[in-house]
Amino acid sequence: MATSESKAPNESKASSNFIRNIIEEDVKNNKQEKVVTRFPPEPNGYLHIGHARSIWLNFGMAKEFGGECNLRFDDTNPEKEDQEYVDAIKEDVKWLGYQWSGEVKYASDYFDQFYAWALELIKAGKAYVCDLSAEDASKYKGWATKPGKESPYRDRSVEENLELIEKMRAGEFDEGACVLRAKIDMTSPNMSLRDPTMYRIRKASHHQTGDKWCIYPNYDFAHGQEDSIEGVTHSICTLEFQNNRPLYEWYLENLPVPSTPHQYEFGRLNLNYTITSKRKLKQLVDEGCVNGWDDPRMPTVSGMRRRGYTPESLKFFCDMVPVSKSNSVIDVALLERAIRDDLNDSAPRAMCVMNPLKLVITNFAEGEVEEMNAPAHPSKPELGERKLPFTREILIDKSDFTEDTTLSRKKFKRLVLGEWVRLRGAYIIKADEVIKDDSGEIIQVNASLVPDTVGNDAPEGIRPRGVIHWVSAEHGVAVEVRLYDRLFNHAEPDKDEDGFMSHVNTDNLTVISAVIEPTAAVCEPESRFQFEREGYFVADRYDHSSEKPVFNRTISLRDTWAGK
RNA sequence: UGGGGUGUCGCCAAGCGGUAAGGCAACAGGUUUUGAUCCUGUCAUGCGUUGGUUCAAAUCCAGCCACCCCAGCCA
Repeated sequence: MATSESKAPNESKASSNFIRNIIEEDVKNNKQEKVVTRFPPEPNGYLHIGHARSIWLNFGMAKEFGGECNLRFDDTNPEKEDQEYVDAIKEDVKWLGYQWSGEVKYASDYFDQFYAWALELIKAGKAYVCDLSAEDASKYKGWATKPGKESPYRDRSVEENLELIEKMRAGEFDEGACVLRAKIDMTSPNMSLRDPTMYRIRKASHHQTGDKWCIYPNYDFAHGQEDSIEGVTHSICTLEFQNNRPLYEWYLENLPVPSTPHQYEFGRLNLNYTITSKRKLKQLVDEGCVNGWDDPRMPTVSGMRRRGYTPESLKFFCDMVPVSKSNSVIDVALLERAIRDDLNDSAPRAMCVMNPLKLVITNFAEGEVEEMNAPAHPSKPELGERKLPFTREILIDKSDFTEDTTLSRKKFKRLVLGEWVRLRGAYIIKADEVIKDDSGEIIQVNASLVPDTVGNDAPEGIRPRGVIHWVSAEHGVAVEVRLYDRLFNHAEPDKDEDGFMSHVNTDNLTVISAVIEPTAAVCEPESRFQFEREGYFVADRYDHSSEKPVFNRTISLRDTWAGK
């Protein structure tokens, strides 16, 4: 009998994760009936790669421990939010492959409850309406090393406070006239405990509640209660909320909430050569640096989708990045690794010539078509085969031919005048002659094929320098190919004093007209391919059609030779 | 000069007193009808720094240094 001690082969390959350790411990100690998490975006922009990681963490942990994860919009600031973002976020979460528990939830679902709780705090003498202007309130707050002063309105009677909050709610005051504050400690070394704001007046229409309210709770007076109402057990957020945790707990302790969630903070994801800030991404959109939030150059979930990233690759990327408490900058190479890994495995192959050069096979009859069979994937026969029409005139890439016969075999593994090369999936050919135009540019290469070399090794004495891709000049289909490059040419664009906008890579998109093998042109939008020897490409989600094919380059193939 | 955090290989990161995991990157080989993939190997006498405790310290103690967050009626 095998020992039960033998190592578990299905052990998760996921990286270390201190959050998982905490949950694991809680589950072991039966701290809760069921693990409940939540992903709580504010609908004020599109989700980016950093959110994808938070989604992965929250939904992933819930799933791993047999629990549930809510999608809850933290919609406490109507001025910055919009239904467009709500819709986009829902779509992104679904596309990533996650299913939230029950209906989508909103902080605004609980506004009535929050108001009732606010009244209770007032009755308990723990909250008051403060008439200080924003500017004065800031002065009273003090500074890090200097304790704050108590507001002159701090000791209003319960009755007066009750009357004032009702008037606030009824819209009798202008925006900014007053706020409701929690009465905690103006001398606390933790700034967030110096009588924090609970409600402020905003006479704006809300995307969910319309004009029902003109006072809105702020983040701190909403988040913990939302978590509690929903029975969230582990409330996972980013590092900058560490200072808010005592306040989060204060509200839970001073309100008759139905459950006690706990907040845990982890380091937000940063990627080099990338920006992960909704505000800054919005600026790129607003200033026309890109064509919208879902532009393929954007690190948004929808942008990456359009670029050709798969949900699997994003999850694989998250698996590779450990969850920790430090502010770290992850190398984009890790992301690129993730998408290449997924697509190498799943994407069917095709040949596409980016910079066509005519090549005539002089010993192949004009008008004749020989149909070659090539596997859709070199190591996955189950993906089937494709037909490649071979004709007298074909197209190869300009960069795959040279007249320079002095280049070593190691340095140039392509077609050299007077030498042989293998045409992928077809014959070995020899370049015999070069034809140039008046300006001296090569416009045609004449070559001869070596008979009987399709699917067979090269005969004695013939050593092809390498393998190049090709497309029949007659059957190839013209396609628009969009070659994307990184959006920023600075590793940490927003850490530089010149500001991130000055580091936008102006050469981040090249649109070319290429020629692709016929069968690959006929495909659905979002079909993914590896164009052999070039990279991974996706049929554009919006612009592609079989009649007018458009492909986006997701990522080039790894090129260990480029440095020469 | 307050409080809350973090400092281990180029980028991440495990480690929790017993003599530095792993991933990515890089480099060197091998296989290859994709210069891809895949495979193999190399890559911290060192853990911000200075002292201390100990037979033994990245791990414990003390001091110092660096970086991040907090002064929204943003989240």
